[in-house]
Amino acid sequence: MNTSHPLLAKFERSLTLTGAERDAINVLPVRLEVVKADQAILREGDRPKRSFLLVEGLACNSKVGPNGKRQILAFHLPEDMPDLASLYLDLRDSDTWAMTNCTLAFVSHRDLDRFCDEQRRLSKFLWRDTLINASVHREWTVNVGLREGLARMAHLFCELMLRMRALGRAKDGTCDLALTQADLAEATGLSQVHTNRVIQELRRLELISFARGQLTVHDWDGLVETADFRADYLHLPPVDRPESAPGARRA
Amino acid sequence: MNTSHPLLAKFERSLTLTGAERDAINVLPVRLEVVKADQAILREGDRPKRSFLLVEGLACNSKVGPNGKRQILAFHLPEDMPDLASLYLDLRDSDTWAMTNCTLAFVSHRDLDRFCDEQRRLSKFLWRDTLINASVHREWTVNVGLREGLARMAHLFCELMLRMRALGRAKDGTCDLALTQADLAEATGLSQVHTNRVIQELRRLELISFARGQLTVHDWDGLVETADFRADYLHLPPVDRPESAPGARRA
DNA sequence: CGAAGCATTGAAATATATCAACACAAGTGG
DNA sequence: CCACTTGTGTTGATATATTTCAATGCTTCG
Repeated sequence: MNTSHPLLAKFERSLTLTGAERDAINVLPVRLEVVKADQAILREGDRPKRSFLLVEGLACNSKVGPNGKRQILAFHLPEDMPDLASLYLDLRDSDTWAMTNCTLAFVSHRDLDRFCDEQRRLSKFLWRDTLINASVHREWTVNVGLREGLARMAHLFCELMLRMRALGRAKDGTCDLALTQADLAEATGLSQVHTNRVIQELRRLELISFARGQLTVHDWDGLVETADFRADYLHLPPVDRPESAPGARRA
Repeated sequence: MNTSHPLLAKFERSLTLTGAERDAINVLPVRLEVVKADQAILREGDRPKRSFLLVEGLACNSKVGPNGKRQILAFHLPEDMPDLASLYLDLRDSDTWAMTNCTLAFVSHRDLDRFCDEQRRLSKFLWRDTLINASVHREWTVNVGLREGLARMAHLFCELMLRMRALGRAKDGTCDLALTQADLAEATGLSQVHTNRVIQELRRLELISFARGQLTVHDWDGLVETADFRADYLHLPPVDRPESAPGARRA
């Protein structure tokens, strides 16, 4: 088969690779596996001996609280490595779930560790990736900590749209997002009912549409404003076209 | 002067260093600086060219939200490196404040980068440090996202006590913590008034004392229970004495 | 001593949760 | 292809945790 190495796409989205680097990546043994929607990929307490890249699908990181409720801590899109942390942190401290059918590319820690020793530039890029993860976590804490419901949900939509866009998976302010309102509730720390009402309000304000696993942003500037959104924390690679705002602007 | 290298203490708390490693650390140029209480050490938007180790004092990481309110995202205790992320992430995405007078040991990114290339084991340890940071962020999101006020505050006290203890800075369930109730409010996402009431409740339950910058845990097990606290996320080094619980147990 | 920072209190306002029912869509098996 | 079941979205009414406002008391410190 002609399929290129899954890690190649990830690196090449941000870096221009040397021949040696490309070779080193291609030589890294990977094992593709498929996980069905709503299955756990990793559990709190696990001690994985390999990390994986999300090749295709939507996953999330979560923890369960006292009342048995679940808090979603991050959404993982293709080209993310949700469990890179386990490379140097033995014990898993949260769960990882497949929200849709997911294709994963596993790399053993042994191989990955050696890879990092030998490919210093790429190693630093991976380290940086985990740092961005932490940055997103910080912003999420701000989100649940001090934004009210409407802004909180708007903020989440901003983040997801921008990340999907960076992956080339958003067209004209629309992208596929196989999330239910219950999922969004768990990500924002709002109740399911309140989530519903907040989304209705966002629709009423003509900022977004969200239905049947599809998100459309009608008024990016308006959404950004109600969300108090600043994209810095995502540390996204600079966009090709000059304006940084995707989708339509306000009339 | 006879003072040893500030980084030495950090590494040696968790690792047994080889002679070469110790030499490499000792050779790493550091610059000590002092920052007064309530001064900003770093600001969102900064592009630092050096990282620092907190030698002495109490600092925090924070962001300001829409309403101008501040969310504290992490407390930093001695031996922490609050800004290690800037080594591979140019743009600072949050503020760092000195909460007390702080002594900082700065290392230039240039030196630190080379150090990481040459000292692979220590580099991985530093990477791991940033991963633990991310883990703490996740738990904080859970804290504000789905624990109610009382549990939330209790959880914060558990974390701080355990971390102070790991540094050998807690005796008999008591440690110095120069935090005001306003600080705690900003860390938990509660209002100042509610924070006050929650702390009173924790006192009434005879779980803790907290006054004049000093925290005492009277009933560790009780505090852990009301906090729904599990220490895994801190990834603390294994404790010397068998029982992991500090302070007095319930009667 | 006075001033400033910090802790505490009470009362009223509000954002959000909870409960319970219903509508609607999608997928399944007969 | 229909009847059925299940998951998802929606609504209304009520309950509650938490916020806000405003005032007061207590420390600490210069």
